[in-house]
Amino acid sequence: MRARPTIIDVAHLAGVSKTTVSRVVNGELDKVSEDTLGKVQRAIDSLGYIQNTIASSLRTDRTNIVMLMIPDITNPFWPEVARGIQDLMGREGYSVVFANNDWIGEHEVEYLYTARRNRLDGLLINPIRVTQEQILASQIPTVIMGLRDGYPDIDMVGSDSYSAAQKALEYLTRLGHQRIGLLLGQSVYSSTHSRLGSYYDFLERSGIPLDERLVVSVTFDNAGGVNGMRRLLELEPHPTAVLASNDLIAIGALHVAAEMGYRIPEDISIMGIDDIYAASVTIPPLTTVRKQKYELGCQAARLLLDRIQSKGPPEPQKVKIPCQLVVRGSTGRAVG
Amino acid sequence: MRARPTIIDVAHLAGVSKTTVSRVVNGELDKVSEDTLGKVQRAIDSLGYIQNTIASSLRTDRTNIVMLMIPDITNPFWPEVARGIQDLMGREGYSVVFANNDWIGEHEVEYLYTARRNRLDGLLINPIRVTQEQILASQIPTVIMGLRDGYPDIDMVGSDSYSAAQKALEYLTRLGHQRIGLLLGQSVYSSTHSRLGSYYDFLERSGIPLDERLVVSVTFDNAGGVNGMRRLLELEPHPTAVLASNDLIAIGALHVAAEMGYRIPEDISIMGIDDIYAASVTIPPLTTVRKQKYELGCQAARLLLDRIQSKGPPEPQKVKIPCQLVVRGSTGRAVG
DNA sequence: CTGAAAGCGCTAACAA
DNA sequence: TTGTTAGCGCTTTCAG
Repeated sequence: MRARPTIIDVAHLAGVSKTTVSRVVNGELDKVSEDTLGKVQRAIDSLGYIQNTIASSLRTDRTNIVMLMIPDITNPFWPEVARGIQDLMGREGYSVVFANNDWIGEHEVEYLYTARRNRLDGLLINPIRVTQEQILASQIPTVIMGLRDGYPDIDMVGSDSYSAAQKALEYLTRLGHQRIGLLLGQSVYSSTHSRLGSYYDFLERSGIPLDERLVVSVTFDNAGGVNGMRRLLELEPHPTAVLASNDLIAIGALHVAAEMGYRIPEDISIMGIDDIYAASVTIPPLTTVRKQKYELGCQAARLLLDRIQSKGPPEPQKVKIPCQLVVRGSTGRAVG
Repeated sequence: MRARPTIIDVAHLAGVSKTTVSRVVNGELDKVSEDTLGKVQRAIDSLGYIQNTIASSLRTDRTNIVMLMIPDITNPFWPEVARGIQDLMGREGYSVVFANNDWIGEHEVEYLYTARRNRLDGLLINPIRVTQEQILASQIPTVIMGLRDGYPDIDMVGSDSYSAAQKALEYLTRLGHQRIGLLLGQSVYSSTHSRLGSYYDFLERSGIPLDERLVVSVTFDNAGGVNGMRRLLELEPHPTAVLASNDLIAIGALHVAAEMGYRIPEDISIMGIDDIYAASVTIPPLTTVRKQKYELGCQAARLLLDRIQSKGPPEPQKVKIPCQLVVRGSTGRAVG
């Protein structure tokens, strides 16, 4: 099997210099005459030459690859975000490497290191524990996905979780609910303060007294919803409505409630946040607040591209993506 | 901001040659004395040196990056497969670039080209239209995911869709069903023959006469299920059970049926294939045949690693992963 | 418009 | 055990 042809082979065959071939390959056509262009292209075709981007990366210090680092692609929230990112980045000639950190801080640092070793051009990250300092030290153009404190100097884009929760709570009170349980997703290094803050703020504004027992910390998955909902239903009186930090939790809650014989929404209303696909197929289908996942990915990619190409203002961008209330069957008027 | 230190800077500081540093960085510790090892490591730490894998790739002709090419990461089947792949490849030091071809043959070829330009070390692909010749010509070690004809010389791993369908049909006939509708997922360049063949074979073996109208070609998504199910329910008499090519289709079917007032499974049984997460949260939850998605990813990665590292036999491997019947609530005894 | 020459940072013979 | 040397394939001044 013959070795792959290089730029030199092409140059020889076309009777020109490497430089000229390089110009053709990189589309710098203003610097090449029609004539030589033709010769070079014919040589490329006949040899089946393919540019070696490794070599070119070594010279240019650009790889045209970025990293997407998230907790787990298996969480149904992320694939759509990833699509948004890939569609935009792909259009600009970038490939994207995926990294799952599984909520483990050490993995985060390791992947960051991988990104540096491979001289990746950019990083899109939903951070767990990595600090702004670590990110800045890595020298990699970065966009934080998800609204977080602690990264004032880095571009950031996220769904407006605070107002998502507000929308949910407003909607539930409009239905007459006063005792609203909160299944609060919590990771080890959690920062879901905005949702918790949102809850407190809302109660205060609405003049509803706070009952601490209505707030239950749970894991971000189905099991979290199951366990949390059990605890809420032990309360006397139990909440007439429950808001979960995400749809996975809400669906878990939905199922325990149904199993325990509660009718939904007649006996108890349940809401999620995110609007993943599964939320639309439960029975009753889940009322939720939609996060624009694809859009989130696009915006993140846009910010990253601007940063990589040094377009846009030098100061860090912060973009907040609005959420929409999606009313389905799991919520109804408060009983009594 | 200072330029990144190179292997030469480390060599100077440690008072050794580049070669020695290279050996340390690459863990060839048997070729380095304790003493120099210490010196080099101290130099590396104090300079904050990070290996430039681009440069090393240029020399070694290995990138430690592979490509995963699938139709769409947004299809809930794939994230789990991807996890299996990433977990295994990651452990061996490989990163993985994702590519979505959106069922478009041209994209497939473009991504293949990208993989070559970037000198990726391997390719994991669920092929749409790309031929064995094109893949072999690319010189990239490849594993086909999904059982297909037309790639006799390439490693392949897939769920045993044929027997998955057999299991489903057997189960349904055991419940007394004789008129079984088939919602057959079909892409433009489709190759779901195995599932169709499985259906014909089964009818023949069971002595059930074939009614062509019971086989409906649909797209691989929710909408496919919706449209296909409408057609099946127009039949007189309509089927007492319906098997769909995947869960997305089945869930679509489930919803139309429910909307049209059919009780499930009392009036009609519905089954899917795959066992995606959403299948477990519908009401009734979907009876299905589970494909071991994570396992599939692991096996694919294993084959690719063996191929890359030239372990294992030179002849192409073909591995078939068994499926399991998962009985849930959407199926019941045939009426009448 | 074209080309010569100098590297990018690293690894792999080959010597010592 | 260590170092010398010669590139890997490409881009980028700089001169013509």
